Amino acid sequence: MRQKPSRATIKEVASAAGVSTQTVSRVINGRPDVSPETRKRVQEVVERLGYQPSALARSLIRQRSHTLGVVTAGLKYIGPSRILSGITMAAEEAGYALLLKELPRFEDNHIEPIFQALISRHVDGIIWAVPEIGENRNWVHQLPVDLDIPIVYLAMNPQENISVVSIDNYQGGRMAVSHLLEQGYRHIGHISGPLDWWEARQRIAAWKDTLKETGFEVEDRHWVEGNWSSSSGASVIEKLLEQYPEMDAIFVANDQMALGVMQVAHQKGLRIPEDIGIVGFDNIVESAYFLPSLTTIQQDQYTVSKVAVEEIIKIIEAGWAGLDPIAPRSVMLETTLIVRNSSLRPTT
Amino acid sequence: MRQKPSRATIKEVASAAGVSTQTVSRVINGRPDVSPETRKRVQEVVERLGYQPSALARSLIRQRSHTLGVVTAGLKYIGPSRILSGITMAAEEAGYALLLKELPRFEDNHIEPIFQALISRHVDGIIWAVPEIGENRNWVHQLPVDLDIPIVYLAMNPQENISVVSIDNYQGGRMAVSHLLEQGYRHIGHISGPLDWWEARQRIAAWKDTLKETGFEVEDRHWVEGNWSSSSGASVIEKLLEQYPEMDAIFVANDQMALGVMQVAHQKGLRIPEDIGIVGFDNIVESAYFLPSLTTIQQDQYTVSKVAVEEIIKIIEAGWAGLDPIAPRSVMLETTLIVRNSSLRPTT
DNA sequence: CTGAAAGCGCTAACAC
DNA sequence: GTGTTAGCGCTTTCAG
Repeated sequence: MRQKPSRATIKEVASAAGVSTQTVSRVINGRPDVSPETRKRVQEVVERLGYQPSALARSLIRQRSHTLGVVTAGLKYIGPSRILSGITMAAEEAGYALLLKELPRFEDNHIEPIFQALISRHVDGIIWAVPEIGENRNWVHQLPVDLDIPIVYLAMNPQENISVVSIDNYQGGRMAVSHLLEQGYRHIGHISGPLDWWEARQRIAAWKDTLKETGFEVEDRHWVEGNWSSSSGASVIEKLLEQYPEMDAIFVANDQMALGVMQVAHQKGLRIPEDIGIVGFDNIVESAYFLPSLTTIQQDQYTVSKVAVEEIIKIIEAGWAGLDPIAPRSVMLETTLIVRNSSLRPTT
Repeated sequence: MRQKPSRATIKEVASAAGVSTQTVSRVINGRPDVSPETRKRVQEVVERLGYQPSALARSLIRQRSHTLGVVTAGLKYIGPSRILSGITMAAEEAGYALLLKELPRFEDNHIEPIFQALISRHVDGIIWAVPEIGENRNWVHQLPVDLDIPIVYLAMNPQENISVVSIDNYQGGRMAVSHLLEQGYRHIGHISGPLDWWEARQRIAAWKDTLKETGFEVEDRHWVEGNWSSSSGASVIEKLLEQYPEMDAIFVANDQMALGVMQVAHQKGLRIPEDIGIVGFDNIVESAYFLPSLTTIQQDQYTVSKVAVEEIIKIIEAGWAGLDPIAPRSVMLETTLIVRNSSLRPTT
């Protein structure tokens, strides 16, 4: 027992208005070649019946769905969800719908079913918003060549022949360390994110390079690896303080770990920024309310998302218009230094 | 110049296998009435061509898309994105795709285009995951009756004839206040969320009721209204301390405001939990690393999402199977008290 | 067991 | 200007 169809069809509108479906089609698509009276009559029927054309049927015939596939992971973390939010806003504005897939784990490499699900629903393009971790990009150049649907990748190392949009983590890291140096700190340690993350590797590289270029030695005992969480920050800082006792400042690879660090510092009676300066990364909302407020590197995820959506739509619509295909390119976006109290070394 | 179709069609598979499209259809749908040899031959061709049936075409003919519409708002905040994450996991498990819409603002009442977009794409059901705020639910009972597509609402006040899944904020609030009372605090203030939020009203009602039932007076000067942010917590606590000087504990309506409160308390030299006990709400990840760690009420957004997805699928599939329609019902989920240091009053 | 015909809701191409 | 025919990719009758 199937319930009655929820929506009016073009056929019903046509017969109610006493015209052919073709004419209805012309009216709802705003084509010029309909007489004003007919148009009016049809529009009234459309209104009265609450007729809504089926995007599905249109997608089938036009071979174009006006839908983007978005693949994400770790939505329960603030970074990925901010990115996603930026994507929804930009897609809405561009008139595209979004089909969402979330990988169960960041490092998930079981991507075929994801692509299949997206492709079987005829998405016009895919935004791969999963950060590059470990081997989770190995497949990028092994995608079937006949998969001629554009993909834009977020948060990964730029590569030939693919489209990438990323925050410039290296530039951000350099800013963080330079700022600490300018404040007069001379023994700057680092707490990195998990080093299988590309972003974490960029940040630690920036720390190393900046120190070396300024003439400082960088030893292995000067840094430790965390896992992005506050708790890891709290536990690894203990080790770092022990193995690098002369340390007077730390560049911490994200704000959450910095929070853990600050907790331990308080417990140990270390004053921030007097005894130890701290700079984080991300500029999460709470960081302005840490004790003391945290100096950090702001990455603007909204811009990343906006650029990614605009990029993929440009590629899609160029293909559709039969223009020359847009060449894949990488876009790196700059970060901003937000100076707060945790790094303002009192001038002695 | 249209590029060649990216995917093989059933027709191509059929002619390559030397059978009718019908037979291919039977094979890919696992129907029994195909001879083993034919089946094998078809499967090989399917494999070789990488054939993937079009979910779009299927949706059209079956009048069933296996797609859920999800409407959310404020994805950049942690609550909504955790909810969404739970929905993606549950939907994936159930074999449903997700079409995502994010309202630009929580209080957005411009919902027609949202429904139109989802309906035109033939979603089988809608999960309305926007919290109830101000007038943003006025339309619930005015939806066109012929919109016979199931909707499950999250985070709203239970109402007749609609399906709702919510955390029991009232029960959570009662637990928070009872805990403070048990700890021996006797002058318990409250910092509420914005009172146009249903969830905030539930929490403040729980605070009032619990105190009154225990025989305490509740005066207007005993509470102030925040806006969920750490900064608002920091600013309203000043006012509250002034107008309620004998206050020895606070139930703060979320963890982020509690963070702001703690910052100010430190500055004023108030010891937590000795001079003032604090209980938050939400159990955000960071709250375990506040100084001191924050006692709070945990709401399990994953369960909410899971229940909501299961509920809507039950409704959808009952309708599809021609069973009696499932009656709309409300589900309220209990919270858990997480005791940490901010509320552990030293026994004198 | 298999195929032919019809059609889901819509639009492109052509007639009139 | 408007209607007719055909068909997007698939599945559901119904013959055989």
